[in-house]
Parts: sequence; structure tokens; C-alpha cells
Amino acid sequence: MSSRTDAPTRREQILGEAARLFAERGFHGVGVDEIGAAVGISGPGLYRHFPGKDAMLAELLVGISERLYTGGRRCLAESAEAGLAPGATLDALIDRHIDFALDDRALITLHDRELDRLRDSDRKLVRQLQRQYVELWVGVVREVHPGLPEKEARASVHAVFGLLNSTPHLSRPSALPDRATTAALLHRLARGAFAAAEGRGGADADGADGADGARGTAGA
Amino acid sequence: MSSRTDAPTRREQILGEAARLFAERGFHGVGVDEIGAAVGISGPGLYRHFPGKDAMLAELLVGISERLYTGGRRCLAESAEAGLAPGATLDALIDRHIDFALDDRALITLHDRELDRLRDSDRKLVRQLQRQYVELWVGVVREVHPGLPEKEARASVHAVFGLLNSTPHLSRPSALPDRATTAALLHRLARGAFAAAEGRGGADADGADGADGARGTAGA
DNA sequence: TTGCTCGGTTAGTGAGCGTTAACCTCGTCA
DNA sequence: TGACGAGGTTAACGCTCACTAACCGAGCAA
Repeated sequence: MSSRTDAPTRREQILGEAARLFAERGFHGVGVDEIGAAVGISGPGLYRHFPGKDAMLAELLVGISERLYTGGRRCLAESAEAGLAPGATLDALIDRHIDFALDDRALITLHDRELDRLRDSDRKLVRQLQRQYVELWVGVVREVHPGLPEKEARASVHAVFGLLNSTPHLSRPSALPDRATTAALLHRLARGAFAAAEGRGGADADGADGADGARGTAGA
Repeated sequence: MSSRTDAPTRREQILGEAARLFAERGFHGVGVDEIGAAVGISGPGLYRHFPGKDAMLAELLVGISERLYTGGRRCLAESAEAGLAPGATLDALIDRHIDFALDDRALITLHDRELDRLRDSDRKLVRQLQRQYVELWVGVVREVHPGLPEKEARASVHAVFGLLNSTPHLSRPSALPDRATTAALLHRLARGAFAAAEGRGGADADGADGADGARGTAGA
């Protein structure tokens, strides 16, 4: 159960420290002894909780992928229920992703850095969840920006993920404004990027979009 | 030397394959035997060209950092010489970075993934080059968008780097439109993000921007 | 009390890997 | 012709590291 912010169980404690360490120095760069030491037990004691080092990484990556995807689905469901406009739904998606990116920096880092260290089956699962999450965004983005061809929408979503996930890469986070300001800034950047995506599609045209309502990126 | 597209020297060949392999499976994830095999020699033969595995990574990371920074400086110099507007300078910076991101995906990946595997001195050097490169962007961005506070400008630049560098993270690049379309799209996304950055700065106010003048993302 | 499980411990093992050693074979140049 | 250096080779060493074996003490149920 864990009423809410219970004392974290040993497993969770281990996963948390492992995430931090993996993000800092890479999966292969961290030894089991270090992970153990980080939670106050030492070395092979971990094997009472996990079958192996790989299993920790797998659980972390599958976990974050699932949380992202189900979080996204919940956004969509709530938006639909509340009868929100596509633009507001996109705002909700963006905010939720920003929360992940700012709160679980280590996991976000791992998520696109250590994926290939997984067993085939786990990697397939994570990839599938990622794909579904992307498609979920693509759908909303294309509702907000109907002029955007699907391929470009997908590429834009990937790019915006790169943008939103960029904060963990900062060497020292002190360079950032406070959390609220950063979140608001990232939100504006993401919306601005999407708005600019349908500028004029280059060669493969679709022409008609004219002055579109949704935003108003000043000049755009 | 090397008139232009000469047969690459052994060293260059090794560096190229090492970059590819490091990007695919991580620095610790690839053995020297594999790197050797990739260029047709085997294992310790590499030590005729490099003092060690670390040295290869160091040369790759220092190299790409230098190329990015000097490339950026050249952009600025040429723009100044031609008397271009700040907007056009920013366009040039963006295009140059996109060329890097699309042509040297492996290096871009390494650049923000394996930095901590370097010896202290090398890491410091790379970090310094990165910082200088960022500051160079920040200067131009603030010329184009004077309403943007410095901290937010810097964060925006980092975020846009994340955006521009996102393509390597795509599992299979076939999902992307052709190169020209992708480049144009990334360019629009980046400009759109910057344009949206100075929306209204949130809490920490600088107050006066209201309807602010300096805009005109459109034409640029 | 006895005995079992849970969560630790330390010591050890075996594989993988970076690196070195020793040796070989060309082409080049005096 | 003969020395030599550049660029390979294979064998071996030594370290790191994930994982296993064997043991142990506390809590707790019968």
C-alpha cells in the first residue's frame, strides 16, 4: 500500500540510487559495490532484491517509459472528459512531460542513453512504449496544427522531446532559473517550436493553412 | 594537407569507426578488439596509432568541441563582415549546427553522453569549449530577442541544442523526411522556440516588455 | 526452545578487457 | 645488401567486476 510518502522500501531506495549513479557515470561505469554502498549495504547484498545489475536498469527504464505513457494517456482522458480544446490538451501534455524532466532528471537521462544495454525483450518493450507515447503526442500536435504533415509532426515531437529533456544535460543546474520559471520557459519554447513547425513545409507542400487560430507567435 | 577527400589515413579511419561504435554501444560497451576489427586490423594493433582507448575518445570529443566552436566563430565573423542583421547571423549559426547534427550524428551523440569518461584535463577543455560556444549563441540570441533575460537566454540555448541534437536519438532515421526537409524543419523549430522564449518572463519580471518591438521572426 | 525465513556479511571464482611483450614482414634508403 | 622503422601479429598478464557460496544473526511462529 504505502499510504503516500512512506519510508521508501529497500527496493525503491536501491532503484533511486542506481538511477542516480547510472545517470552520472553510465551503466557500465558503476559497480554493484557502489550501488550497495549508496544505500548502506555492501555489494552482493543487492542480490537479495534483484537478480542482477541488468534487472535494475530494466526495471528503471520500463518503469519510466510506462509512467510517461500512462501519464500521457491520463492527460488525454482528462482533457477529453473536460472537453478541452486541442491546444489545452497539448499544454497539459507538455506540462506533464516537463514535470517528469525536472523531477526525474536521472531517469530521463537513462531513458535515452542506456537503452541499448537492455535485453532484447525489455528493449522492445521500452521502444514500444516510447513509440506509443510519441504517437499520442503526434495526434494532439496534428489537431492543433493541422497543416503539419505526419512525418514532420513526428520529427517535431522528437525534437521537442530533445528540447524538454535538455535540462539534465546541464553540467550544473545552478545555471537555471528557479523551477517555476524554467518550467514556464520550457513550455513556451515547446509551444513556439510546434507553432513554427508548420511555417511552410518546404517541398512536400500542403499549402492551405493561412493564418491559423491556435497561437499567434507574433510574426509567424 | 590532404588535398580534400583523400583516402582517409589509418588514424582517421580508426577515429571514425570508434566514434560510430562508441555512439552505438557506449564507451565502456565496446572493446578495443571490435574497434580494430572495424578497420580490418585486430586488437592491439591500435596501439601503434593511439596510446590507449581513452585517447581516442578524448581526441573525438575535443575535436568536435573545437569544430563546433570555431565554426560558430567563423559564422559570426562572416556575418559581421557581410554586415548581416542579428537575425541572419542566428540563422547562420543554426544552419551550421544543423549540418553538424545531421552529418556527424555519432559525434554529437558522444559529445553529450560520454563526457565524464574523460581525464580531468580533457574534460575541462571540452567543457570550456562548450561554454564558449554557448555564450556565443547567447550573445546573438539576445541581440535578436532583447527582451530575454540572460539566464533564460542561456537556458533557451541549451534547450535548442537539445532540440537540434535530437535526431541522432531516433532509433531508425528512416522515420525522418529527407535531409533538406529535416534541416528546414529543425531550423523553423529552433527559430520558433527562440521567438516564443520572450513571451512574458514569468515571476522574476523585468516588467517592461509589454508588446515589445523587436520581433519579426517572419522575414529574417 | 526450535526452526525457518529474510536480509545481510565476507571470501572466492571466472570471465572480459585494456594493455604490454615479443616477434614478424614488408618497403625504403644509404 | 643490409639496417631500420612503420605497422602488423599472437600470447599472455593483471585488474576489474558481476555474480556465487557459505555463513550468520535477528525476528517470529508453532
